[in-house]
Amino acid sequence: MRTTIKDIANYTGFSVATISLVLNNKAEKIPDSTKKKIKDAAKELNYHPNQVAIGLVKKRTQTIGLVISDVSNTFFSMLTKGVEDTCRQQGWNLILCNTNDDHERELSYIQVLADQGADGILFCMSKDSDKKKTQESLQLLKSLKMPFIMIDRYIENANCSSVVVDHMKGGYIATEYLLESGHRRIGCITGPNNLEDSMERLRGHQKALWKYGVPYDERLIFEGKYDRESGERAVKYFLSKNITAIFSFNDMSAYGAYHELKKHKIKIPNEISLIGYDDIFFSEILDVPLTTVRQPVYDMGVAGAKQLIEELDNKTESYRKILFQPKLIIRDSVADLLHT
Amino acid sequence: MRTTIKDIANYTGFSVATISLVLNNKAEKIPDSTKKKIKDAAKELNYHPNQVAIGLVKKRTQTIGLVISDVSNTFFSMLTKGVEDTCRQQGWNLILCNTNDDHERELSYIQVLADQGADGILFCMSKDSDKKKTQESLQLLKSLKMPFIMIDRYIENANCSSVVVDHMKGGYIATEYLLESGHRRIGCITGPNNLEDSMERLRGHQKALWKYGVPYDERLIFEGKYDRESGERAVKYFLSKNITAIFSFNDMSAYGAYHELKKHKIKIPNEISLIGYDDIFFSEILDVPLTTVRQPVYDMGVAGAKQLIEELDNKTESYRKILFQPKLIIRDSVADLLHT
DNA sequence: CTGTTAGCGCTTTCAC
DNA sequence: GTGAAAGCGCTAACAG
Repeated sequence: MRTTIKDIANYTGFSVATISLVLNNKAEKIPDSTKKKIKDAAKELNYHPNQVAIGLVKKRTQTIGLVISDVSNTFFSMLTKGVEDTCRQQGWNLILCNTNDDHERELSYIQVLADQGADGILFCMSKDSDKKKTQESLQLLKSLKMPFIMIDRYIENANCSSVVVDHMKGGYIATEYLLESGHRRIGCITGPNNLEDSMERLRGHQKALWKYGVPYDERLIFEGKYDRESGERAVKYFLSKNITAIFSFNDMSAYGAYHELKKHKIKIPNEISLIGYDDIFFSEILDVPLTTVRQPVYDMGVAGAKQLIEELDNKTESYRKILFQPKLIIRDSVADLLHT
Repeated sequence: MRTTIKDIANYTGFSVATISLVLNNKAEKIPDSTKKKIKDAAKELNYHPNQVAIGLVKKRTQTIGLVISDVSNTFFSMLTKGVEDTCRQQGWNLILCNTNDDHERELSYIQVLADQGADGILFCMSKDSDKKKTQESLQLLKSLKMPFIMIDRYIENANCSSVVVDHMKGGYIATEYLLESGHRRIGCITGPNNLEDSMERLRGHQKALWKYGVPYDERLIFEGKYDRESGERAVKYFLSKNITAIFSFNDMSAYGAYHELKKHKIKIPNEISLIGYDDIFFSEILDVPLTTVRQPVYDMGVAGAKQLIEELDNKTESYRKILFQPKLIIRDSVADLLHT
């Protein structure tokens, strides 16, 4: 058996209360001599407090849950890394929950985390959540009085902090770069239209077009699904549209586009330029390294974890919206039409 | 406040003991009528047992810890996915621990998991663990009486199950394929020499050479570090060695080699063939899709989690060595010297 | 200065 | 059939 506080009590002759006090540094009126005795005994007996017992009395487990759709997805694994590093550093534990974008599973995880005594949740809402599902999750969280932070999604009046990236800005800078390079007919491969982040990128795209006096042409917008397959389909669709550049709303669909272009012997960037979004590490390795918009995912994980821990520690009720700026990473997949 | 068993007692008029019995289906002599009343009340009051309290009395938290070096590494994120899916399915919780290959952190995590009441650990020992460090970790696990399973590493007499892949076989089939394709001078980019899995692949390589009567030439072996940079260095080293193929002991270093070859305008596979190991999803996307040896990583996670849970449930002491077979994934990076 | 006591929410034994 | 009571390992009033 592990040593308990009782063992120390027996060993030293003091009561468990005294032991508890000195081991938690709450013993102001206790002489250093007995403090020392107790601490020595604790070390000698290799005492490690049972966190389950502490959790029960304090109603605090120093544990947070991370609810994401899929760790094996680069975005989430980077995020998870940031979260885990931060938790670890601050002495918190991390329970990992993969929803596979299944709303039911999401709800069930929230409940499980509450039952396990998690103190808070870092929450990446599943992609298929419409208004109703979103409200359901929010409602459950609220009824459980579970503190949480939304990652990669902002909801008005949700009574929580959120960490998001400025996707409008991202859409804007990517498009601006294309425009500055002389491109005028730009095909977009968006994400699913029900995703706010995709819509934001599109708004940024439109804003840039507008600023440069380029008319917005709906026929140049292809609704993708953030995967390779839709990137391929998009290229086929664009073939007849006389474009000089493609802005893919994530790197994955950019890879699909990349391949399809190669397949049609279309040179990147000479014949068609390509710009992505995410900056997955592979983008750098492609034969034509991909110019893309980087999201500081790891840092978002760190920020989310820090904020949640702070809210938990201070019981503060001041919710923040932590905004990250995307950054254009210029590599070789965009041709400069003006200066060549 | 959440409803407790007491609330149900008050609400129904029965005692907490009775409530507990029927809710845990241990109420043999209790009439269906009161069972029903209690179950209904539980539902009505939305009762969810406090797992922390249960953990304290049962000394069981239905939680396992996963100790890996880095979730953001594809290998581990796939593994984690397999583990998480399995835990979830069996009603277990997963605490994630990233050691960043730091031995001290590894030890500290083991202790933390024990303190948190984790019931068992899925353990991927950090890459820098020499004999002494390995023994230290094993010793700690043992002194904590913490059941565990080793992933991706087998240790004789370790008193635990392990799930590993047959790396010798992997090294063998990759080399055999190269040999069957007519290659005779094959450069190897290994992993660090202190890693057993790299040494195993090398042994497999040697075995294949031997079987085909090709002499083993030490000058064709380059010790890499499983990263891109060492893949690049390896190619520079091989430039003067008159080889027709490179066997890279992981995909990452294969990418490095790939790039360096491109840089030197060496055509893959026409001038030099390249074969990798791992089958990271990106290998398929390369301009010259990479022929490689696939490890069933997700399945390994599933198997590890299943085995651990089973050992935990049955308190069985029969340790198993679960061996996975690697598989050759033939794509376009190896030229057939014989039939062209 | 230190010990006694109650209690966190639950399970389990034993008695009625 | 059901309830009282003890106890899991710990914290935190409160006494003294």
